[in-house]
Amino acid sequence: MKKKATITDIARALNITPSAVSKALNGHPRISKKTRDAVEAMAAKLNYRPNHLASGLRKGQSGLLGMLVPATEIKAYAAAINGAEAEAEAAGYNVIIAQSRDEYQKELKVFESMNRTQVEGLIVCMASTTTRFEHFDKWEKEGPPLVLFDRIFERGKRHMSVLDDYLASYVATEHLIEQGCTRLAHLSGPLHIPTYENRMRAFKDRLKRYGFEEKAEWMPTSALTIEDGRAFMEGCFERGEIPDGIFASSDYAAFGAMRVLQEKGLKVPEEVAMVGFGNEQFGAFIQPGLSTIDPESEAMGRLAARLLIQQIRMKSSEIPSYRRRILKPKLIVRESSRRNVHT
Amino acid sequence: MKKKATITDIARALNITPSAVSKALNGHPRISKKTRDAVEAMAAKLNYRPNHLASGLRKGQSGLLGMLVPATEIKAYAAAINGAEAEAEAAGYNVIIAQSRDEYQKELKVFESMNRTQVEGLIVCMASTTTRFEHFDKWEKEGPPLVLFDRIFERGKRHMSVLDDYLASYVATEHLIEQGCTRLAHLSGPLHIPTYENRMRAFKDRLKRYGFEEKAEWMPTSALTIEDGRAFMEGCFERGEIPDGIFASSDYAAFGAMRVLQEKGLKVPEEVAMVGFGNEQFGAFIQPGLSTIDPESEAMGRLAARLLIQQIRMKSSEIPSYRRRILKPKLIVRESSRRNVHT
DNA sequence: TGTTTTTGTTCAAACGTTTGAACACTTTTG
DNA sequence: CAAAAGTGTTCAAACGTTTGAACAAAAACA
Repeated sequence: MKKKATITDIARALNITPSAVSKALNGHPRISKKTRDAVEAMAAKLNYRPNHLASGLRKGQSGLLGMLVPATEIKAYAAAINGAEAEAEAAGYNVIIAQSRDEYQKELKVFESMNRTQVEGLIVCMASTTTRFEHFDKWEKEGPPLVLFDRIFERGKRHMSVLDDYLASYVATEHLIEQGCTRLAHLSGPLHIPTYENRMRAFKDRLKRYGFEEKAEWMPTSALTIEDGRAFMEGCFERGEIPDGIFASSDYAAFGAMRVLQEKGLKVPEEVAMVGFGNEQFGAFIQPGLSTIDPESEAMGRLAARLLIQQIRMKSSEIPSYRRRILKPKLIVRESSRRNVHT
Repeated sequence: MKKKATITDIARALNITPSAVSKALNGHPRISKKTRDAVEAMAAKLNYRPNHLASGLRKGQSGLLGMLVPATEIKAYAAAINGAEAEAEAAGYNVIIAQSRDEYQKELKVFESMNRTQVEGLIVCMASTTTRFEHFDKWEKEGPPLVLFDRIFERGKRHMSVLDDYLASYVATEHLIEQGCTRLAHLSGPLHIPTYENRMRAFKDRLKRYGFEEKAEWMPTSALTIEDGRAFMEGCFERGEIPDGIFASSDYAAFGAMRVLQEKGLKVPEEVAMVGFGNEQFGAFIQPGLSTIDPESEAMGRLAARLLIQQIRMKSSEIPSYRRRILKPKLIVRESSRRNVHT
């Protein structure tokens, strides 16, 4: 591991000043083609690599974006990371990933650490347990730009990239109704997160529109794990009331419920139709294949990054009035909800 | 977005020099408790955050580790990232993730970009298409420490963290044999990667040990996608020769093969037993549940990071003779290979 | 009391780069 | 031909922090 070549080394070798080298390398208009070529040749020869720390310090930018997600192994977030990374790379940024594991405390720590690391912007999907928002306010006052994605909160106007959750739920519910379902259930996440609140609202609106019954026991909120899905379904059997269509706000919960149905000998989709949310990988592998909403996460990550970079570039040019990017969800119909095959 | 407080601001407010502040903050022994307390109080009051770029520049370290994986959505790599990140965080490092998408060209570009970003070390799982290693040699000559994980190559001695692939394959094959299989197939990846070569070797060794036949058509190499698994199985049906036990080096390939078997009406595991590799999420969801090898990826990532950080800390203290960490695989038996339920 | 040791702080340089101002020279313009 | 404009380079300061050397004052020793 030798010491790296610096701009000064190049300058010395060419008998010019470091600043000339810097300008040549950065395409300053006043540098002659001759020296520019010479510098480039020498840079290649010495295997020069610019020192990001130094230039970052001087220019007051780190070239780093932070991204906070609940967990990287969840497909939607992995995809969002990919999207954001692609966008960031194109703009010359690197992305630092951190996970909150859906814990508020961990989220706070990540904010701290990101601040220290001098990221130039932060992309955040808040933890499901986050109900206080002081750290966002504080960040907004002192920190670089911040963009929310996926899960958001409405207090204050912020830049964000989200799915049209109302529409997603609308589409999923309509789909179930089209398949002939009339006794509908919706498994929801915590309603303080607008994401889930919007989905619930659309669900209820559809029921009302068609005059279907709205049963509280069929609209439980939970963390939407497999176990939560199982528990819901078992509860239904205990009470002896089984819905004929279920829209779960997570593929995991849908899967849990579906397995219980199968264990009890009910047929999916004939007796109960199911739609999940998230387009998790396993949904295509299980039987019956799980219908689901694809949240277009990659696009979401991409847009979040784009929004963030725009904001960074704007510098301090006035309060850049918040923007949101709203994505259209995509319904993926598989066997778990396809009834009228012959129409 | 106000200007951040610097060490100099603290100094001015306290009427001391910046260097005193720096020393106080870093616990220099010669600083009095009184000023240390005052500095800390003022730092908190001004909401001071150290500038990593500046200290990094001065100390010649960026506090950044690079990690290159084929793809983040593959469970094994997501887990490895988690492991590495946890270890890195404990040591005060941040991790920059990059993906090669299993493309050699992309891998080269990532090496470039990591070098530029001044990472202090690099953790790499090479792309499956990488067959030239000059960039590794070059990095080793000029760059900071590098640790390989998962996929490795044997040229030259390097620090690495890997699974004991021979043992993994040994265990999987023995398991199939225990279940009564005698006509065994193994779906392998490209054999120039030692990972797959080792698994193949163990597989063949087992066959030899038990005197089972070794059929070339039953040991194909491929990219191990679902389609590859399907293609293999369909080939078997065309030739009219069906193995009674299959060990695939990927859960995806195993799944593809299994679906064809089910479509043709063969029972898994009764007629054909199956073991996959990777412990992908879907394996626990499909029916029958897919037996698999858990590669202990999180531990692998953790160890890789630990190895790397050790090496960084060692500085230039002599050629630190390479080390490897070899992990024991874990066989997860699910229904796809469990035959003698009554023993 | 004078000398040595210890303690707490300041000084100054350095890390590698960028950038506006300054300068010298050449070319264009009136 | 003098003034103005343009070109190519150097100068010097700056970004925020760290760190060994230097220094002054206080404490310990003789």
